[in-house]
Amino acid sequence: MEELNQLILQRREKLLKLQEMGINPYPYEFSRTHSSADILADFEKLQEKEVAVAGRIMSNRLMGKAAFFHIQDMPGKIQIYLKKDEVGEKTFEVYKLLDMGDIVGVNGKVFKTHTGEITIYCQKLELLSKSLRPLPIVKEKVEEGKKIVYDPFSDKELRYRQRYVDLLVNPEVREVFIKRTRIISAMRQFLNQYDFLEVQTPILQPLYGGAAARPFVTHHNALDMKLYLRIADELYLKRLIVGGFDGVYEFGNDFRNEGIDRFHNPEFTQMELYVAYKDYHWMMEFTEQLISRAAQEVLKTTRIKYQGQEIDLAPPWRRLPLFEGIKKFTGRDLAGLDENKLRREAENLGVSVEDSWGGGKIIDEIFGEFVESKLIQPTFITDYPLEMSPLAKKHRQNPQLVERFEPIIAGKEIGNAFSELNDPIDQRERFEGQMELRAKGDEEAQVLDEDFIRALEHGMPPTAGLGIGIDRLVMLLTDSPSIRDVIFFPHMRPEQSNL
RNA sequence: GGGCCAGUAGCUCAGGUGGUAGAGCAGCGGCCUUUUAAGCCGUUGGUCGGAGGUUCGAUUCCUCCCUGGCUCACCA
Repeated sequence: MEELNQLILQRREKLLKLQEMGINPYPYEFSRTHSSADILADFEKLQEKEVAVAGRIMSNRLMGKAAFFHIQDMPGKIQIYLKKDEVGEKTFEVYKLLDMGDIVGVNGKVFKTHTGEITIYCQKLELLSKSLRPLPIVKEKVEEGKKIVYDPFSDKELRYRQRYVDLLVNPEVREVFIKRTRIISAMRQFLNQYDFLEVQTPILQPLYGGAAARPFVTHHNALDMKLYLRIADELYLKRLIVGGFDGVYEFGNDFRNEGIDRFHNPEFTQMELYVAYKDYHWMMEFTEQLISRAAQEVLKTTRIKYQGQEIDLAPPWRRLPLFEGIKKFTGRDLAGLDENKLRREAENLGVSVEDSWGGGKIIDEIFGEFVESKLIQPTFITDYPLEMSPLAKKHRQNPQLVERFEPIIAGKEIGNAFSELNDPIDQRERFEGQMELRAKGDEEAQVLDEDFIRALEHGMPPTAGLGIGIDRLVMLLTDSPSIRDVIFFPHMRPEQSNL
Protein backbone atom coordinates (compact mmCIF):
# COMPACT_ATOMS: atom_id res chain seq x y z
CA MET A 1 0.00 0.00 0.00
CA GLU A 2 1.12 3.45 -0.87
CA GLU A 3 1.35 5.98 1.90
CA LEU A 4 -1.83 7.97 1.90
CA ASN A 5 -1.29 11.60 1.23
CA GLN A 6 -2.46 14.34 3.47
CA LEU A 7 -5.64 15.12 1.59
CA ILE A 8 -6.79 11.54 1.67
CA LEU A 9 -5.92 11.20 5.33
CA GLN A 10 -7.94 14.30 6.17
CA ARG A 11 -10.92 12.86 4.38
CA ARG A 12 -10.59 9.56 6.20
CA GLU A 13 -10.51 11.43 9.50
CA LYS A 14 -13.69 13.25 8.57
CA LEU A 15 -15.22 9.92 7.66
CA LEU A 16 -14.41 8.60 11.13
CA LYS A 17 -15.81 11.70 12.80
CA LEU A 18 -19.03 11.35 10.86
CA GLN A 19 -19.31 7.73 11.88
CA GLU A 20 -18.72 8.71 15.50
CA MET A 21 -21.64 11.12 15.14
CA GLY A 22 -23.80 8.18 14.14
CA ILE A 23 -23.85 9.02 10.44
CA ASN A 24 -23.67 6.19 7.92
CA PRO A 25 -21.47 7.66 5.22
CA TYR A 26 -22.70 5.09 2.71
CA PRO A 27 -26.48 4.74 3.13
CA TYR A 28 -28.70 2.73 0.79
CA GLU A 29 -31.01 5.04 -1.09
CA PHE A 30 -32.44 8.48 -1.47
CA SER A 31 -35.76 9.51 -2.95
CA ARG A 32 -35.42 12.33 -5.44
CA THR A 33 -38.31 14.37 -6.69
CA HIS A 34 -36.49 16.45 -9.28
CA SER A 35 -33.26 16.82 -11.15
CA SER A 36 -31.30 20.05 -11.25
CA ALA A 37 -32.52 20.66 -14.77
CA ASP A 38 -36.18 20.12 -13.79
CA ILE A 39 -35.90 22.81 -11.17
CA LEU A 40 -34.12 25.30 -13.36
CA ALA A 41 -36.62 24.73 -16.16
CA ASP A 42 -39.70 24.80 -13.97
CA PHE A 43 -38.81 27.50 -11.49
CA GLU A 44 -42.07 29.41 -11.85
CA LYS A 45 -44.08 26.37 -10.86
CA LEU A 46 -41.69 25.11 -8.23
CA GLN A 47 -40.97 28.34 -6.43
CA GLU A 48 -41.47 27.87 -2.67
CA LYS A 49 -42.28 24.18 -3.27
CA GLU A 50 -40.41 21.41 -1.55
CA VAL A 51 -38.08 19.33 -3.63
CA ALA A 52 -35.55 16.57 -3.05
CA VAL A 53 -32.41 16.49 -5.15
CA ALA A 54 -29.17 14.54 -4.98
CA GLY A 55 -25.77 15.05 -6.44
CA ARG A 56 -22.10 15.64 -5.94
CA ILE A 57 -20.78 18.73 -4.18
CA MET A 58 -18.86 20.70 -6.80
CA SER A 59 -18.38 24.04 -5.14
CA ASN A 60 -18.47 25.21 -1.57
CA ARG A 61 -18.68 28.61 0.04
CA LEU A 62 -18.95 28.63 3.82
CA MET A 63 -19.72 31.92 5.48
CA GLY A 64 -19.67 31.42 9.19
CA LYS A 65 -23.15 30.20 9.98
CA ALA A 66 -24.45 29.81 6.47
CA ALA A 67 -23.14 28.31 3.28
CA PHE A 68 -23.71 28.04 -0.42
CA PHE A 69 -22.67 25.08 -2.48
CA HIS A 70 -23.50 23.54 -5.83
CA ILE A 71 -24.40 19.94 -6.36
CA GLN A 72 -24.04 18.29 -9.72
CA ASP A 73 -26.37 15.60 -10.97
CA MET A 74 -26.62 14.09 -14.43
CA PRO A 75 -28.13 17.03 -16.29
CA GLY A 76 -26.27 19.81 -14.49
CA LYS A 77 -25.77 21.78 -11.33
CA ILE A 78 -27.94 23.55 -8.83
CA GLN A 79 -27.06 25.76 -5.90
CA ILE A 80 -27.98 24.89 -2.33
CA TYR A 81 -28.28 27.41 0.47
CA LEU A 82 -27.70 26.09 3.95
CA LYS A 83 -28.37 28.10 7.09
CA LYS A 84 -27.49 26.93 10.58
CA ASP A 85 -30.71 28.29 12.07
CA GLU A 86 -32.73 26.32 9.55
CA VAL A 87 -31.03 22.91 9.62
CA GLY A 88 -29.87 22.90 13.22
CA GLU A 89 -26.56 22.45 14.97
CA LYS A 90 -25.96 18.82 14.17
CA THR A 91 -26.64 19.01 10.43
CA PHE A 92 -24.43 22.06 10.25
CA GLU A 93 -21.64 20.12 11.95
CA VAL A 94 -22.14 17.32 9.47
CA TYR A 95 -22.00 19.81 6.65
CA LYS A 96 -18.66 21.12 7.87
CA LEU A 97 -17.25 17.61 7.62
CA LEU A 98 -18.24 17.33 3.96
CA ASP A 99 -15.87 17.85 1.07
CA MET A 100 -16.00 18.65 -2.59
CA GLY A 101 -16.90 15.45 -4.35
CA ASP A 102 -19.13 14.10 -1.62
CA ILE A 103 -22.55 12.97 -2.76
CA VAL A 104 -25.46 14.37 -0.80
CA GLY A 105 -29.22 14.43 -0.81
CA VAL A 106 -31.00 17.71 -0.12
CA ASN A 107 -34.59 18.42 0.81
CA GLY A 108 -35.65 22.02 0.66
CA LYS A 109 -37.64 24.80 -0.92
CA VAL A 110 -36.92 26.38 -4.24
CA PHE A 111 -36.17 30.10 -4.22
CA LYS A 112 -34.10 32.72 -5.95
CA THR A 113 -31.22 34.51 -4.27
CA HIS A 114 -30.64 38.24 -4.27
CA THR A 115 -28.34 37.83 -7.20
CA GLY A 116 -30.98 35.89 -9.08
CA GLU A 117 -29.71 32.35 -8.96
CA ILE A 118 -32.28 29.60 -8.57
CA THR A 119 -31.36 27.86 -5.35
CA ILE A 120 -32.67 25.29 -2.90
CA TYR A 121 -33.14 26.48 0.65
CA CYS A 122 -31.94 23.42 2.47
CA GLN A 123 -34.08 21.95 5.21
CA LYS A 124 -32.54 18.52 5.34
CA LEU A 125 -29.09 17.46 4.28
CA GLU A 126 -28.03 13.85 4.04
CA LEU A 127 -24.66 12.40 3.20
CA LEU A 128 -25.09 9.73 0.52
CA SER A 129 -21.50 8.88 -0.19
CA LYS A 130 -18.26 10.15 1.25
CA SER A 131 -15.54 10.82 -1.29
CA LEU A 132 -12.04 9.98 -0.11
CA ARG A 133 -10.06 11.49 -2.94
CA PRO A 134 -9.72 15.13 -3.93
CA LEU A 135 -11.32 16.05 -7.23
CA PRO A 136 -9.59 18.55 -9.49
CA ILE A 137 -11.17 21.88 -8.70
CA VAL A 138 -12.41 23.62 -11.80
CA LYS A 139 -13.84 27.05 -11.30
CA GLU A 140 -15.81 29.01 -13.78
CA LYS A 141 -17.21 32.46 -14.19
CA VAL A 142 -19.77 33.75 -16.63
CA GLU A 143 -18.82 37.10 -18.09
CA GLU A 144 -20.86 38.73 -20.83
CA GLY A 145 -22.56 35.44 -21.53
CA LYS A 146 -19.27 33.67 -22.00
CA LYS A 147 -18.13 30.95 -19.69
CA ILE A 148 -14.57 31.36 -18.51
CA VAL A 149 -13.06 28.23 -17.02
CA TYR A 150 -10.19 28.45 -14.60
CA ASP A 151 -7.70 25.64 -14.22
CA PRO A 152 -9.53 23.13 -16.39
CA PHE A 153 -8.62 19.51 -15.78
CA SER A 154 -6.70 19.21 -18.99
CA ASP A 155 -3.94 16.61 -18.70
CA LYS A 156 -4.94 14.22 -21.47
CA GLU A 157 -3.27 11.23 -19.94
CA LEU A 158 -5.08 11.69 -16.65
CA ARG A 159 -8.35 12.40 -18.43
CA TYR A 160 -8.19 9.20 -20.47
CA ARG A 161 -6.99 7.04 -17.62
CA GLN A 162 -9.46 8.43 -15.12
CA ARG A 163 -12.41 9.08 -17.36
CA TYR A 164 -14.71 9.08 -14.34
CA VAL A 165 -12.97 12.25 -13.17
CA ASP A 166 -12.95 13.73 -16.66
CA LEU A 167 -16.69 13.17 -16.94
CA LEU A 168 -17.33 14.83 -13.60
CA VAL A 169 -15.38 18.00 -14.14
CA ASN A 170 -15.58 18.49 -17.90
CA PRO A 171 -19.25 18.67 -18.84
CA GLU A 172 -18.53 18.84 -22.56
CA VAL A 173 -17.07 15.34 -22.35
CA ARG A 174 -20.34 14.03 -21.06
CA GLU A 175 -22.09 15.78 -23.96
CA VAL A 176 -19.91 14.00 -26.49
CA PHE A 177 -20.77 10.61 -25.07
CA ILE A 178 -24.46 11.39 -24.82
CA LYS A 179 -24.34 12.34 -28.49
CA ARG A 180 -22.56 9.13 -29.25
CA THR A 181 -25.40 7.14 -27.76
CA ARG A 182 -27.99 9.26 -29.53
CA ILE A 183 -26.28 8.81 -32.87
CA ILE A 184 -26.37 5.06 -32.44
CA SER A 185 -30.01 5.18 -31.36
CA ALA A 186 -30.93 7.28 -34.35
CA MET A 187 -29.23 4.85 -36.69
CA ARG A 188 -30.91 1.93 -35.05
CA GLN A 189 -34.28 3.59 -35.35
CA PHE A 190 -33.71 4.25 -39.03
CA LEU A 191 -32.60 0.67 -39.64
CA ASN A 192 -35.56 -0.73 -37.78
CA GLN A 193 -37.95 1.29 -39.95
CA TYR A 194 -36.80 -0.90 -42.80
CA ASP A 195 -37.52 -4.00 -40.75
CA PHE A 196 -33.89 -4.96 -40.70
CA LEU A 197 -33.15 -7.36 -37.90
CA GLU A 198 -30.57 -6.47 -35.29
CA VAL A 199 -28.49 -9.54 -34.48
CA GLN A 200 -25.43 -10.69 -32.57
CA THR A 201 -22.74 -12.85 -34.10
CA PRO A 202 -19.64 -14.40 -32.52
CA ILE A 203 -16.84 -12.24 -31.23
CA LEU A 204 -14.67 -15.28 -30.54
CA GLN A 205 -14.08 -16.94 -33.86
CA PRO A 206 -12.12 -20.03 -34.91
CA LEU A 207 -11.28 -18.24 -38.17
CA TYR A 208 -11.25 -14.51 -38.65
CA GLY A 209 -12.24 -12.73 -41.81
CA GLY A 210 -14.15 -9.92 -43.45
CA ALA A 211 -11.33 -7.41 -43.45
CA ALA A 212 -7.63 -7.07 -44.06
CA ALA A 213 -6.11 -6.90 -40.62
CA ARG A 214 -4.10 -8.82 -38.10
CA PRO A 215 -6.18 -10.36 -35.31
CA PHE A 216 -5.83 -10.78 -31.58
CA VAL A 217 -5.39 -14.43 -30.71
CA THR A 218 -6.67 -16.13 -27.60
CA HIS A 219 -7.07 -19.64 -26.34
CA HIS A 220 -10.04 -21.70 -25.25
CA ASN A 221 -8.97 -23.94 -22.38
CA ALA A 222 -11.69 -26.58 -22.38
CA LEU A 223 -11.51 -27.10 -26.12
CA ASP A 224 -7.77 -26.49 -26.15
CA MET A 225 -8.03 -24.45 -29.29
CA LYS A 226 -6.94 -21.16 -30.72
CA LEU A 227 -9.62 -18.51 -31.06
CA TYR A 228 -9.48 -15.10 -32.69
CA LEU A 229 -11.24 -11.93 -31.68
CA ARG A 230 -13.21 -10.84 -34.70
CA ILE A 231 -11.82 -8.23 -37.04
CA ALA A 232 -15.22 -7.85 -38.76
CA ASP A 233 -18.75 -9.24 -38.58
CA GLU A 234 -19.10 -9.69 -42.30
CA LEU A 235 -18.86 -13.43 -42.90
CA TYR A 236 -21.31 -14.34 -40.17
CA LEU A 237 -23.85 -11.73 -41.19
CA LYS A 238 -23.77 -12.97 -44.78
CA ARG A 239 -24.41 -16.48 -43.50
CA LEU A 240 -27.58 -15.04 -42.00
CA ILE A 241 -28.58 -13.65 -45.40
CA VAL A 242 -28.09 -17.16 -46.75
CA GLY A 243 -30.28 -18.30 -43.88
CA GLY A 244 -33.19 -16.31 -45.20
CA PHE A 245 -33.09 -12.99 -43.38
CA ASP A 246 -33.54 -10.18 -45.88
CA GLY A 247 -31.84 -7.54 -43.83
CA VAL A 248 -29.57 -7.89 -40.82
CA TYR A 249 -27.40 -5.48 -38.95
CA GLU A 250 -25.12 -5.53 -35.96
CA PHE A 251 -23.48 -2.88 -33.85
CA GLY A 252 -20.43 -4.46 -32.38
CA ASN A 253 -16.83 -4.16 -31.46
CA ASP A 254 -14.09 -5.39 -33.73
CA PHE A 255 -10.52 -5.95 -32.67
CA ARG A 256 -7.50 -5.30 -34.83
CA ASN A 257 -3.98 -5.92 -33.70
CA GLU A 258 -2.42 -2.75 -35.03
CA GLY A 259 -0.91 0.52 -34.03
CA ILE A 260 -2.77 3.14 -32.06
CA ASP A 261 -3.18 6.72 -33.18
CA ARG A 262 -5.68 9.51 -33.52
CA PHE A 263 -7.87 7.40 -35.80
CA HIS A 264 -7.23 3.90 -34.51
CA ASN A 265 -8.06 2.12 -31.30
CA PRO A 266 -7.42 -1.64 -31.17
CA GLU A 267 -11.02 -2.15 -30.13
CA PHE A 268 -13.53 -0.10 -32.06
CA THR A 269 -17.21 -0.08 -32.93
CA GLN A 270 -18.68 -0.91 -36.30
CA MET A 271 -22.16 -1.13 -37.64
CA GLU A 272 -22.49 -3.66 -40.40
CA LEU A 273 -25.61 -4.02 -42.50
CA TYR A 274 -26.53 -6.55 -45.19
CA VAL A 275 -29.60 -6.24 -47.38
CA ALA A 276 -30.82 -8.91 -49.79
CA TYR A 277 -31.75 -8.09 -53.41
CA LYS A 278 -29.93 -4.76 -53.35
CA ASP A 279 -26.69 -3.56 -54.89
CA TYR A 280 -24.14 -0.92 -54.02
CA HIS A 281 -26.02 1.83 -55.85
CA TRP A 282 -28.94 1.30 -53.56
CA MET A 283 -26.57 1.17 -50.62
CA MET A 284 -25.05 4.54 -51.50
CA GLU A 285 -28.45 6.17 -51.34
CA PHE A 286 -29.21 4.34 -48.13
CA THR A 287 -25.91 5.40 -46.57
CA GLU A 288 -26.37 9.09 -47.28
CA GLN A 289 -29.84 8.87 -45.80
CA LEU A 290 -28.66 6.98 -42.74
CA ILE A 291 -25.87 9.39 -41.91
CA SER A 292 -27.63 12.63 -42.76
CA ARG A 293 -30.70 11.62 -40.79
CA ALA A 294 -28.65 10.66 -37.77
CA ALA A 295 -27.04 14.09 -37.93
CA GLN A 296 -30.40 15.79 -38.35
CA GLU A 297 -31.84 13.83 -35.45
CA VAL A 298 -29.01 14.46 -33.03
CA LEU A 299 -27.62 17.82 -34.13
CA LYS A 300 -30.79 19.19 -35.71
CA THR A 301 -28.84 20.02 -38.83
CA THR A 302 -26.89 18.37 -41.61
CA ARG A 303 -24.45 21.25 -41.81
CA ILE A 304 -21.63 20.48 -39.46
CA LYS A 305 -18.24 21.89 -38.64
CA TYR A 306 -15.35 19.53 -38.23
CA GLN A 307 -12.07 21.00 -37.02
CA GLY A 308 -12.90 24.27 -38.68
CA GLN A 309 -14.18 22.78 -41.94
CA GLU A 310 -17.78 23.36 -43.00
CA ILE A 311 -19.37 20.13 -44.16
CA ASP A 312 -22.85 19.50 -45.45
CA LEU A 313 -24.11 15.96 -45.00
CA ALA A 314 -27.34 16.50 -46.91
CA PRO A 315 -27.81 14.03 -49.79
CA PRO A 316 -26.92 13.51 -52.50
CA TRP A 317 -23.22 12.97 -51.93
CA ARG A 318 -20.71 13.13 -54.73
CA ARG A 319 -19.93 9.84 -56.49
CA LEU A 320 -16.37 9.60 -57.70
CA PRO A 321 -14.89 6.45 -59.21
CA LEU A 322 -11.49 5.73 -57.71
CA PHE A 323 -9.52 6.11 -60.93
CA GLU A 324 -11.28 9.34 -61.80
CA GLY A 325 -10.42 10.65 -58.36
CA ILE A 326 -6.77 9.82 -58.88
CA LYS A 327 -6.84 11.40 -62.32
CA LYS A 328 -8.45 14.51 -60.95
CA PHE A 329 -5.85 15.06 -58.25
CA THR A 330 -2.69 13.73 -59.91
CA GLY A 331 -3.43 14.14 -63.58
CA ARG A 332 -2.52 10.47 -64.15
CA ASP A 333 -4.85 7.89 -65.56
CA LEU A 334 -4.02 4.61 -63.86
CA ALA A 335 -6.97 2.66 -65.23
CA GLY A 336 -5.95 -0.60 -66.86
CA LEU A 337 -2.24 -0.28 -66.03
CA ASP A 338 -0.38 -3.43 -65.07
CA GLU A 339 1.63 -3.76 -61.92
CA ASN A 340 4.93 -2.67 -63.42
CA LYS A 341 3.43 0.43 -64.96
CA LEU A 342 1.71 1.25 -61.70
CA ARG A 343 4.99 0.92 -59.92
CA ARG A 344 6.54 3.38 -62.33
CA GLU A 345 3.66 5.83 -61.89
CA ALA A 346 4.04 5.63 -58.15
CA GLU A 347 7.72 6.41 -58.47
CA ASN A 348 6.97 9.38 -60.72
CA LEU A 349 4.53 10.66 -58.15
CA GLY A 350 7.05 10.22 -55.38
CA VAL A 351 5.11 7.52 -53.60
CA SER A 352 7.32 4.86 -52.08
CA VAL A 353 6.07 1.34 -52.66
CA GLU A 354 7.28 -1.98 -51.36
CA ASP A 355 8.26 -4.86 -53.61
CA SER A 356 5.73 -7.21 -52.06
CA TRP A 357 2.80 -4.96 -52.94
CA GLY A 358 0.40 -5.86 -55.72
CA GLY A 359 -1.22 -3.40 -58.10
CA GLY A 360 -4.23 -2.83 -55.89
CA LYS A 361 -2.13 -1.88 -52.94
CA ILE A 362 -0.11 0.56 -55.03
CA ILE A 363 -3.29 2.21 -56.27
CA ASP A 364 -4.58 2.44 -52.74
CA GLU A 365 -1.36 4.08 -51.65
CA ILE A 366 -1.52 6.68 -54.41
CA PHE A 367 -5.15 7.33 -53.55
CA GLY A 368 -4.32 7.73 -49.90
CA GLU A 369 -1.49 10.10 -50.63
CA PHE A 370 -3.13 12.41 -53.15
CA VAL A 371 -6.88 12.09 -52.97
CA GLU A 372 -8.33 11.01 -49.67
CA SER A 373 -7.34 13.96 -47.54
CA LYS A 374 -8.70 16.38 -50.16
CA LEU A 375 -12.21 15.01 -49.98
CA ILE A 376 -13.77 17.20 -47.35
CA GLN A 377 -17.40 17.14 -48.47
CA PRO A 378 -19.05 13.70 -48.34
CA THR A 379 -17.93 11.64 -51.29
CA PHE A 380 -18.47 8.06 -52.32
CA ILE A 381 -15.30 6.71 -53.86
CA THR A 382 -16.45 3.83 -56.05
CA ASP A 383 -15.18 0.92 -58.11
CA TYR A 384 -12.02 -0.41 -56.53
CA PRO A 385 -9.51 -2.78 -58.10
CA LEU A 386 -10.48 -6.42 -57.86
CA GLU A 387 -7.46 -7.60 -55.90
CA MET A 388 -8.11 -5.21 -53.03
CA SER A 389 -11.57 -6.56 -52.38
CA PRO A 390 -11.85 -10.35 -52.14
CA LEU A 391 -15.42 -10.27 -50.80
CA ALA A 392 -16.91 -7.84 -53.31
CA LYS A 393 -18.69 -8.63 -56.53
CA LYS A 394 -17.04 -7.91 -59.87
CA HIS A 395 -18.11 -4.70 -61.50
CA ARG A 396 -20.84 -5.39 -64.04
CA GLN A 397 -19.02 -3.37 -66.72
CA ASN A 398 -15.40 -4.00 -65.87
CA PRO A 399 -14.21 -7.32 -64.46
CA GLN A 400 -10.95 -5.71 -63.27
CA LEU A 401 -12.98 -3.73 -60.75
CA VAL A 402 -15.43 -4.52 -58.03
CA GLU A 403 -18.67 -2.79 -57.07
CA ARG A 404 -17.43 -1.20 -53.92
CA PHE A 405 -17.58 2.22 -52.35
CA GLU A 406 -16.18 4.03 -49.38
CA PRO A 407 -17.85 7.10 -47.97
CA ILE A 408 -15.20 9.73 -47.30
CA ILE A 409 -15.88 12.79 -45.18
CA ALA A 410 -13.40 15.36 -43.90
CA GLY A 411 -10.63 13.44 -45.61
CA LYS A 412 -11.30 10.21 -43.78
CA GLU A 413 -13.12 7.08 -44.75
CA ILE A 414 -15.94 6.36 -42.41
CA GLY A 415 -17.12 3.13 -43.97
CA ASN A 416 -16.91 0.52 -46.64
CA ALA A 417 -19.54 -1.19 -48.75
CA PHE A 418 -20.06 -3.44 -51.72
CA SER A 419 -22.33 -5.46 -53.85
CA GLU A 420 -21.51 -8.68 -52.06
CA LEU A 421 -19.84 -11.49 -53.90
CA ASN A 422 -22.30 -14.39 -53.89
CA ASP A 423 -20.76 -16.64 -56.54
CA PRO A 424 -19.20 -19.45 -54.46
CA ILE A 425 -16.78 -20.48 -57.18
CA ASP A 426 -15.51 -16.94 -57.67
CA GLN A 427 -15.34 -16.57 -53.91
CA ARG A 428 -13.16 -19.63 -53.59
CA GLU A 429 -10.80 -18.29 -56.25
CA ARG A 430 -10.57 -14.97 -54.46
CA PHE A 431 -9.77 -16.67 -51.18
CA GLU A 432 -7.11 -18.68 -52.95
CA GLY A 433 -5.64 -15.46 -54.28
CA GLN A 434 -5.53 -14.18 -50.71
CA MET A 435 -3.83 -17.35 -49.57
CA GLU A 436 -1.14 -16.76 -52.17
CA LEU A 437 -0.60 -13.24 -50.86
CA ARG A 438 -0.42 -14.69 -47.40
CA ALA A 439 2.18 -17.20 -48.54
CA LYS A 440 4.19 -14.26 -49.87
CA GLY A 441 4.17 -12.75 -46.41
CA ASP A 442 1.13 -10.47 -46.41
CA GLU A 443 -0.05 -10.99 -42.85
CA GLU A 444 -3.27 -9.17 -43.51
CA ALA A 445 -4.41 -11.29 -46.40
CA GLN A 446 -7.63 -13.09 -45.67
CA VAL A 447 -7.97 -16.68 -44.63
CA LEU A 448 -9.96 -19.26 -46.57
CA ASP A 449 -13.21 -19.99 -44.77
CA GLU A 450 -14.61 -23.30 -46.03
CA ASP A 451 -17.81 -23.07 -44.08
CA PHE A 452 -18.50 -19.63 -45.50
CA ILE A 453 -18.09 -21.01 -49.01
CA ARG A 454 -20.36 -23.90 -48.14
CA ALA A 455 -22.94 -21.33 -47.07
CA LEU A 456 -22.59 -19.48 -50.38
CA GLU A 457 -22.94 -22.77 -52.23
CA HIS A 458 -26.42 -23.04 -50.77
CA GLY A 459 -27.14 -19.77 -52.51
CA MET A 460 -27.05 -16.20 -51.23
CA PRO A 461 -29.36 -13.70 -52.90
CA PRO A 462 -27.83 -10.63 -54.52
CA THR A 463 -26.89 -8.58 -51.48
CA ALA A 464 -25.54 -5.17 -50.62
CA GLY A 465 -23.38 -4.78 -47.54
CA LEU A 466 -22.20 -1.78 -45.57
CA GLY A 467 -19.88 -1.17 -42.66
CA ILE A 468 -19.76 2.16 -40.84
CA GLY A 469 -17.00 3.05 -38.41
CA ILE A 470 -19.06 4.37 -35.55
CA ASP A 471 -16.18 5.96 -33.68
CA ARG A 472 -15.12 7.96 -36.71
CA LEU A 473 -18.68 8.99 -37.42
CA VAL A 474 -19.05 10.17 -33.84
CA MET A 475 -15.76 12.06 -34.09
CA LEU A 476 -17.14 13.83 -37.12
CA LEU A 477 -20.49 14.67 -35.57
CA THR A 478 -19.00 15.85 -32.28
CA ASP A 479 -16.06 17.72 -33.79
CA SER A 480 -13.63 15.52 -31.86
CA PRO A 481 -10.04 15.49 -33.11
CA SER A 482 -9.13 12.09 -31.70
CA ILE A 483 -10.83 8.71 -31.52
CA ARG A 484 -9.88 8.71 -27.84
CA ASP A 485 -12.33 11.53 -27.32
CA VAL A 486 -15.26 9.35 -28.36
CA ILE A 487 -14.29 6.10 -26.62
CA PHE A 488 -14.87 6.12 -22.87
CA PHE A 489 -11.81 4.08 -22.03
CA PRO A 490 -9.33 4.23 -24.91
CA HIS A 491 -6.53 1.74 -24.84
CA MET A 492 -3.48 2.94 -22.91
CA ARG A 493 -0.27 1.38 -21.77
CA PRO A 494 -0.54 0.24 -18.17
CA GLU A 495 0.34 2.96 -15.73
CA GLN A 496 3.43 2.40 -13.65
CA SER A 497 2.84 4.51 -10.63
CA ASN A 498 0.92 3.34 -7.61
CA LEU A 499 -2.69 4.27 -7.50
C1' G B 1 9.48 2.20 -35.06
C1' G B 2 11.55 7.67 -36.43
C1' G B 3 11.18 13.04 -35.28
C1' C B 4 9.51 17.06 -32.12
C1' C B 5 7.40 18.44 -27.36
C1' A B 6 5.97 17.50 -22.35
C1' G B 7 6.15 15.13 -17.24
C1' U B 8 7.67 20.17 -10.75
C1' A B 9 2.07 19.99 -4.57
C1' G B 10 -4.62 16.94 -5.27
C1' C B 11 -5.51 20.37 -10.02
C1' U B 12 -3.47 24.40 -13.32
C1' C B 13 1.30 26.24 -13.90
C1' A B 14 6.06 29.39 -12.76
C1' G B 15 11.28 28.63 -11.80
C1' G B 16 16.33 27.35 -11.99
C1' U B 17 23.67 29.19 -16.98
C1' G B 18 24.34 23.29 -10.35
C1' G B 19 23.83 25.00 -3.64
C1' U B 20 17.63 19.87 -2.66
C1' A B 21 11.74 24.80 -5.01
C1' G B 22 7.37 28.79 -5.75
C1' A B 23 2.21 30.86 -7.15
C1' G B 24 -3.14 30.38 -7.76
C1' C B 25 -6.96 27.10 -6.65
C1' A B 26 -8.03 22.95 -3.31
C1' G B 27 -6.80 21.44 1.90
C1' C B 28 -6.12 22.78 7.26
C1' G B 29 -6.97 26.78 11.44
C1' G B 30 -9.52 31.55 12.38
C1' C B 31 -13.42 35.67 11.06
C1' C B 32 -17.88 36.01 8.25
C1' U B 33 -26.14 33.98 8.28
C1' U B 34 -28.02 35.63 0.31
C1' U B 35 -22.50 33.99 -1.72
C1' U B 36 -21.00 32.73 -6.59
C1' A B 37 -13.63 32.29 -9.69
C1' A B 38 -17.06 34.82 -2.32
C1' G B 39 -13.69 37.71 0.76
C1' C B 40 -9.91 38.65 4.72
C1' C B 41 -5.83 36.64 8.15
C1' G B 42 -2.70 32.51 9.11
C1' U B 43 -0.84 27.71 7.53
C1' U B 44 0.33 22.28 6.00
C1' G B 45 1.71 19.86 1.78
C1' G B 46 6.76 17.96 -3.04
C1' U B 47 11.86 11.17 -3.68
C1' C B 48 10.92 18.38 -9.34
C1' G B 49 8.46 10.88 -14.07
C1' G B 50 12.40 6.66 -12.99
C1' A B 51 17.48 4.65 -12.91
C1' G B 52 22.50 5.53 -13.57
C1' G B 53 26.67 9.00 -14.46
C1' U B 54 29.61 13.71 -13.77
C1' U B 55 30.25 16.72 -9.27
C1' C B 56 32.02 18.49 -2.71
C1' G B 57 26.81 18.92 -4.08
C1' A B 58 21.88 17.32 -9.26
C1' U B 59 15.38 19.14 -9.53
C1' U B 60 18.93 21.87 -12.97
C1' C B 61 24.28 19.02 -16.87
C1' C B 62 24.98 13.92 -19.48
C1' U B 63 23.15 8.82 -20.70
C1' C B 64 19.46 5.28 -20.68
C1' C B 65 14.47 4.12 -19.55
C1' C B 66 9.02 4.96 -18.53
C1' U B 67 4.40 7.58 -19.67
C1' G B 68 1.70 10.91 -22.67
C1' G B 69 0.74 14.46 -26.83
C1' C B 70 1.57 15.88 -31.89
C1' U B 71 3.64 14.08 -36.35
C1' C B 72 5.78 10.69 -40.07
C1' A B 73 5.87 5.58 -41.03
C1' C B 74 2.84 1.29 -40.46
C1' C B 75 -2.18 0.50 -40.54
C1' A B 76 -8.48 1.03 -42.77
